Amino acid sequence: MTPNLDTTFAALADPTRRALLARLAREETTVMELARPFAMSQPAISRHLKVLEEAGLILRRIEGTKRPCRLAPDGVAAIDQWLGMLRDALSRNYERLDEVLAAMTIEKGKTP
Amino acid sequence: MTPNLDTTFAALADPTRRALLARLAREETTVMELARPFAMSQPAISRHLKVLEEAGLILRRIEGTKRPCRLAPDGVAAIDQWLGMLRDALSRNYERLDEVLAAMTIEKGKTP
DNA sequence: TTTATATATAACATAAAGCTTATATAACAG
DNA sequence: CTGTTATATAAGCTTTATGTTATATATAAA
Repeated sequence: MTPNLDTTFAALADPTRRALLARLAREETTVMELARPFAMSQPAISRHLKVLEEAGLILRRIEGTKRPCRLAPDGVAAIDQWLGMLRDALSRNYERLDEVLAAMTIEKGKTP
Repeated sequence: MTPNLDTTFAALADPTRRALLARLAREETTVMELARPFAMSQPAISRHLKVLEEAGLILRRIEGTKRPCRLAPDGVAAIDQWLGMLRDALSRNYERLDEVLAAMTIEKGKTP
């Protein structure tokens, strides 16, 4: 399952799914354990987990009748790579602003 | 407009909106210019821009009848902060894996 | 003032997301 | 084999997203 940016960002847009990830950030956890704290049916949680898996954000093992889930690095990596483009552009803008302010300071001899 | 994680991740989940951001990463651009390359009506683009603005991903000036858009840092910052939690957890997992592999190597006297 | 340009908003159609309950599957326990 | 536990899938409902066309608004230009 190659994560694609649409799926990965969409997966992270849901608060339940972010809460599931936050729980998994602590430790590997089974579906029932993950579901317990939520006021939501087990099928709903299973669906959320499927979305997270397709987004490359979690992995699942098979252990008897249980499916323990843990974090996967792929989704975050994909997102980070894409965000890099925005970060670079933003820092270039910031540098440009710095230059403008510096120029103003020199020209007018006062702190903006 | 304080960006919230739901809105910001959802904003980034759409390929048209990511393309708009990629364009804005290059330079400040007006709505019509942004719309031109897309096989999509101008109102649709205006809507996408509104979503990006509410997500804290862009800012707009008023310049006569034009509304030039540029990147904003807030959305990316919010996302980066949240992703930090996942990154930390993933790197902890990675370290733990390293330990396991190291232990195996010592115990069995062979490279895994 | 009249007309054109840049953008936003409204009304509507369609598709996708997310939830629920009911049911299927598969391993485990007795 | 039979009942139970853990999870997945299906069917159906409701809400939200995204697109379209038509229209409003506001500045600019003639």
